[in-house]
Amino acid sequence: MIQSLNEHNREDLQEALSKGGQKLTPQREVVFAVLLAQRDHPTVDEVFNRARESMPGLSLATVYNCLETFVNCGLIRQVNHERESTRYCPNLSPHAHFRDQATGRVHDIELPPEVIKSLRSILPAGFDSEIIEVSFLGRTKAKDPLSSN
Amino acid sequence: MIQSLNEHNREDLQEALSKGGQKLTPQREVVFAVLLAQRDHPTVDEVFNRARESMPGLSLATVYNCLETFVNCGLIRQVNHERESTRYCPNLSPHAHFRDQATGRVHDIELPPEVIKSLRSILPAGFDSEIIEVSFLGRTKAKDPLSSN
DNA sequence: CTTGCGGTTTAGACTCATTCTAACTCTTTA
DNA sequence: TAAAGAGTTAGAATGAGTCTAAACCGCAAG
Repeated sequence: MIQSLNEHNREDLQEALSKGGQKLTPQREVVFAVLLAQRDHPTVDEVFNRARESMPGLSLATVYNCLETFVNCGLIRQVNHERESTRYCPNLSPHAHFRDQATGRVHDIELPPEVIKSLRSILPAGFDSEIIEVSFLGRTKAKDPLSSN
Repeated sequence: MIQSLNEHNREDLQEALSKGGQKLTPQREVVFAVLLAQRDHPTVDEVFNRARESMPGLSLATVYNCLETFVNCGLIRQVNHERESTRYCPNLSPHAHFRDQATGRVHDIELPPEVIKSLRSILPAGFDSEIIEVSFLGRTKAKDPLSSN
């Protein structure tokens, strides 16, 4: 239930943070560990509650700060759906999101390069975009709700 | 600056509303006219301010109500970017949105059927989606910021 | 040591888009 | 004319997120 970072992940975190001029702190470690442990696109509140299991004094403001820092360092991505609470995911490979209307759960859908290319191709001349967001809204018939990726 | 619906648009509105079991009211007419007059993806507040020019007593709550009604009747679409205020657009053809990072302006980008098909094709078996949202974040070099479509 | 400094964390106040509530109005039906 | 029902209204309430100011911490200079 409560977990800490393994050596490998701690080093990744350490490196990404220092590239962004930020330090590795106990709070950041715990928050990052929470994100890696359960990749179900948690909200800030969910991260906060999970993280407090291993660090009871942690404050909500710090969770907001940590997550913002991670986003700035390119460690995680924000996921928004309409105006619901922002969710976070540590999956950095190019992917779309599928939101299950029945459960609210978010699944990652791999975005192959050729699909990205075809999306880029619809932009008129003079439009330059680095960030493309694709999200599906629908239902899933999957029997086992295993991974939330 | 202030405008009302022409016969054709009033009929469209009338019909869509009654299909959804809703009535045509003066407030709804004004709000809809505002959306058609300037297709720049206004926020609720912007719609509110524009609409009050022709109907000073109009309340913000009513603007929220009208826009929700229009969305439910399929007359307009909501456009969200991260957690910024919701914007609205009366363009119902399949299109993506391009948000200019410099100006915050939102442009519609036509989504050809084959691109939609290629997007649909990346969904694993068991995933069914009717609604696909595509948004680009970037910059535009356009000299004349004419239409905001 | 111990002092000072910059970055980090903290609690709580604050903001602001949106939603809710309850009263009021208007139109239609009885 | 009354009753019912939809729509509108102002203002209160909500809630995610941001801001602020104080406390904290690790570390380098004295």
